[in-house]
Amino acid sequence: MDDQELNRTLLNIYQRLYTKYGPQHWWPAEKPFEVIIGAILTQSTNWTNVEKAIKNLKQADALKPDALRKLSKDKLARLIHACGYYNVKASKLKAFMEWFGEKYHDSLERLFTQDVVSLRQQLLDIYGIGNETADAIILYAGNKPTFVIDAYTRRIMGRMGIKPYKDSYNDWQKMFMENLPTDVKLFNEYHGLLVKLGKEVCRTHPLCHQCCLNPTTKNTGDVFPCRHLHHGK
DNA sequence: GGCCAGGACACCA
DNA sequence: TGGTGTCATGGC
Repeated sequence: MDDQELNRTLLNIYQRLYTKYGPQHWWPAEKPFEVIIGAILTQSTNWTNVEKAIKNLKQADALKPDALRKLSKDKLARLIHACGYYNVKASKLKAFMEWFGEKYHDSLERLFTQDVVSLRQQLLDIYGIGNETADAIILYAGNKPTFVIDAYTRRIMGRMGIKPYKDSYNDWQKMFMENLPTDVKLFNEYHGLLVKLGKEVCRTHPLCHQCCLNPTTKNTGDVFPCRHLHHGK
């Protein structure tokens, strides 16, 4: 597939998803600071469990940098217990808050008034923040253009036969960003839509042999091999 | 009762 | 650079 075809295909997939599902209003959190917390807590974890953890933090009036720093790690771990990996995640939240206070005095405005490349590198240097979490924070909390690659993205696109030569995070990200216009709203919706598709198809039709997410299904080359996705299109 | 979910990191070769 | 083990709950 040449570049032009890839451009068209990626946009085509986006347009089909948008037509079917509409705007996703991501990230599912009220404020940018909550987006950051959620991005860390949702690592390899169902979002419904993250919601429980965030609710606990709210009730403890601990959903802010200063309060999170003051909590002991054990106490923080207990508050976020429901979202799993609570010990490591407590350490990760702590690490971010220390850095955020020291370097940016808890100011999201200061944090996000810099270019994406520099911001991304700084985030990656923090313990517990890897590629996906960094990009989620930049895009959904900072409202800056970067494309988020997650397990759904790789699986869905992979099933459609669309994948970079090298199966690395950076190559996946490059594939999208070099073949789509640099547009925050587009990047925002695209990722939200891929997750929506991934969740819906997996949950509703886990064994469907025509489902593009079923690993036993042969890739037909169609954009949506799953027949369920053609309804209402 | 088993499987898996919007990862990241340490450790090893 | 790449593969594997670890961290853990809750929903289905």
